[in-house]
Amino acid sequence: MNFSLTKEHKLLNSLDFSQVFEKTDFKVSTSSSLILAKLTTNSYPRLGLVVSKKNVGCAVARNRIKRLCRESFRLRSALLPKVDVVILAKTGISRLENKQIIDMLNSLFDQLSAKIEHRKLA
RNA sequence: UGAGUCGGCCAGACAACCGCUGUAGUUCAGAUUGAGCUAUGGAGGAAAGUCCGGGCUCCAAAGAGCAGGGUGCCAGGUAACGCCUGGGAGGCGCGAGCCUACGGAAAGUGCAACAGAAAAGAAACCGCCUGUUCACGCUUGCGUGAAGAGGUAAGGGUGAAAUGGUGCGGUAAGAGCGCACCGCAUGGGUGGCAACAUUCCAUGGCUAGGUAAACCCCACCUGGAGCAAGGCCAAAUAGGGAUCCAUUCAGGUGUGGCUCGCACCGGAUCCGGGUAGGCCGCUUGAGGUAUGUGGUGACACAUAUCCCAGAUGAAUGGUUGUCCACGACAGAACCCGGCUUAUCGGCCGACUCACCAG
RNA sequence: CGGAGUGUAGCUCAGACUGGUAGAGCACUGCCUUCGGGAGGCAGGGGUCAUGGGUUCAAAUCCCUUCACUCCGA
Repeated sequence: MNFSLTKEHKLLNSLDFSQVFEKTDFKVSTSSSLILAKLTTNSYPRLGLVVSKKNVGCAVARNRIKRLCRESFRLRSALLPKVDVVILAKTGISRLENKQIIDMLNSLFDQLSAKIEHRKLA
């Protein structure tokens, strides 16, 4: 199994991001984060992060959240369907511990996979 | 031992597994490059605030003047500074030490609410004192009261601030009016590169109150923007761009607020121009470490040695285990030198005070 | 990352350059007016002038520090 995460697996320019924002196929969220997803024709899923200075003021916390999101995505990317994913951080996320954030992201990815499976069956 | 002052250093450690990124080597594909393997590097003392200074880039060369801005005891250090070091003055502390925008108010202008008589080349409100006039009392030349004239800054009261202090003399009452001591100012001498000091000498009787983080004066410094600077390759789209030659006036355009100055406008030759995107700028530097020399010190010089982040939707992480002092503030974005602010604790050195013992 | 600017009553803003009283409109409270409400009139309450220092006799205002917020520049 391949756990690597290179530039191919990231959204690299504003065109990629705006496509996900304008043509969102699926949405899952909690009180401290929101995940948008769009089906693609690539053979692998791709990740984009939006962690603004307004929602997370401290730069150390902002880096921590992005690292945790990338790590969680890296460990699950083989299990995910072929989608472009954008994770948006909300205000309360900087108060959570690392373990809580990882648990939250895992459950969100599970919900997303379940929704996509349900859509395919229907 | 306790309390304290100053300076310096560290910023959890180790291991396993899974990842990210730069460089070098190598293999395979490929010929713009991509993938794998190996080796090796990968956030800070403040990376922060952006408060100063410089490098670098563009504005023709960064030139002149004005305006504007900054600094402000003296000397030195430095690429430079509003920083640092040493010294002076003033203030705080028993002390080690610490703090200070610390030039000029006898160049000029302005300001000082309220209160107070008066707020700046002084002033008479109460008070004190001396004459004059009037009234009253009588002890018949004195007392009291009123009016008006003059002297007086000792006392009261106001205020943040009221024009040397204490004592003696002096006077109608007073006053640097005079004297002694203290303070102050000016000139000279002496010490010091200087700021400044002065138990030295002379002079002045005190004139010159506060505010310059009010305008201002003096001395020194200062062109403007900023790596999203700027340069190169180049889809889309749109009509000019580069080089060479010539050059008078006016006008216009081109950068900072203005003026001067400077460049361009004409002709000839040649073709690409430049938004998305990519590349360069991008890390070898006023560099680090060690030793020696000079200097009180900041620092400088010499020799040896080392290469120590360079991302770009943006890397330096996650999980588990062990140990301890149980981990604060916090994340590079062109690069340096400072300042300021945030901060868990720990270690080392020098010194001061108090107590005890010797 | 770089560059500008703003914090004053519950809200929107004056006052700051040139230092001495903190003001205006809307909102709020009470009274008058009306059968009652609205409108109108009269009176009143409400301010760490974002924070901490400094200059000054005296600071919203002058100077420095810190903290928020807003707007520009691929």
